[in-house]
Amino acid sequence: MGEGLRERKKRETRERIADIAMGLFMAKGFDNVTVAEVARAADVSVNTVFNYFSTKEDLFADRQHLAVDHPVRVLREREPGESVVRAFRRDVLHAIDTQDWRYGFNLGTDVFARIVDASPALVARMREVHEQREKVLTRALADELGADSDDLRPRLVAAHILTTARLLTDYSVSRRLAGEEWESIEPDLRAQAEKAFDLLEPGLGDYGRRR
Amino acid sequence: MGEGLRERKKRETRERIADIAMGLFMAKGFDNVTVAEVARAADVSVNTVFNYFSTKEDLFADRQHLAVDHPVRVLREREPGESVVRAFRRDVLHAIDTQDWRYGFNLGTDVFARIVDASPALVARMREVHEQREKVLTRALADELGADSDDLRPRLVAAHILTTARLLTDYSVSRRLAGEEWESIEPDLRAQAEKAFDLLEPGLGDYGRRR
DNA sequence: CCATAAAATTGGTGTCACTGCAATTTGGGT
DNA sequence: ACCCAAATTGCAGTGACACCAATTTTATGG
Repeated sequence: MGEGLRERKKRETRERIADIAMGLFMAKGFDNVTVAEVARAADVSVNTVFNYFSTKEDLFADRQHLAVDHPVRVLREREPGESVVRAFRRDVLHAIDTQDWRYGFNLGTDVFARIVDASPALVARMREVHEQREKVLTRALADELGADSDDLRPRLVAAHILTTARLLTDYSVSRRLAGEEWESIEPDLRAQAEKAFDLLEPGLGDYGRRR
Repeated sequence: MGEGLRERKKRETRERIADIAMGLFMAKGFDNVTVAEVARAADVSVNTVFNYFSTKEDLFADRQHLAVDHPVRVLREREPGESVVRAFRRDVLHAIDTQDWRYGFNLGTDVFARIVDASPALVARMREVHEQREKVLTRALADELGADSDDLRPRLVAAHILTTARLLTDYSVSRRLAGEEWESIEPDLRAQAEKAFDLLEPGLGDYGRRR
């Protein structure tokens, strides 16, 4: 019932390829590594690489989809009496406290960012992930609040909240890339987050308040 | 002093390539047309195509960059006493009146949208254009209002306004694609625009008011 | 333990966007 | 007519990815 030999080998191969690829990307930059090179280093054929990862970008993104579902969880787990915007404000502040990687507040995000910034293909991929997040959250919002398909509010609320989160991430990352320590960034980041959500709350304040 | 033979031929060649390419894209879809095919149809070499357009997507986007600068103009030409958000509200409403192509409110936008939607490469390209718009408007805002580089407000305001515009475009386009007539969409679109900007105004209302 | 099905891996061949370069054509100024 | 610079071309790559036909591995029922 557990995991057969077959399943285990598959997982191992997949992980080996992803790990080796990531190592090469970090060492040489995404665009300077060919899939053939990854395959050779992982001791498999190019076809096998494409068997596990449908594009070269997937080789890098892999775990990124995990962050896509996070906003939906925040929405669903908001407290009674709490509006949607407030729930996200709380979550972002909490993410700052815990240096959550889903918002790019963790150590190592700068390395990640440097690689991404150096590759147009990866930049494009990140935009795609962001759009995906927006779509998923929009659906969840419309679902949760029973909006009909003509109502733009779920789309607007999702977009504005995620845009806010994205800009806060950018802010933190850019200061990280400038070589600053987290301790020096954190208080400003917190203040920026408060201000950013203050811009949203007067307009979206009551949206989706529970009960 | 006018335009020499050389310049004229260059312009003609460029236009011929772009026109023929667009014709092929409309007939067969972006992904089903190769650059070699475009070159053959335009009676030039593949290298010449790449001499004028640095990527295949540029062959399709070409005039898209004109829409990038529009928001900056709206910002700069806002009336005295008018806030930034109000200026954009006015511009969007005006664009609905005139079926402006820069917001995708014109006839023919549906054809354009159908081609784009069918091609991942073009969808990615449109995302890029949107981000470009955001960057340009952000710079203009920061510039105009003398914000220091640490101030997130220009970024937030630019992003929220352009997001709003984008969703209104999507709304209009999706109903177009469903086969509806403009006359039946227009009043709803206008109402949606009012509501969308109503969400923004309480928070961003006074930002950048003149004088 | 073995035959055999099913899945994983491979090699090969091809397409297409795009690059770099060297050779050639063409328009403009003298 | 002559020369330079820009425009155009051909040619030879490279790298991501698709498609397909072997071939190897693992799982399974007898």
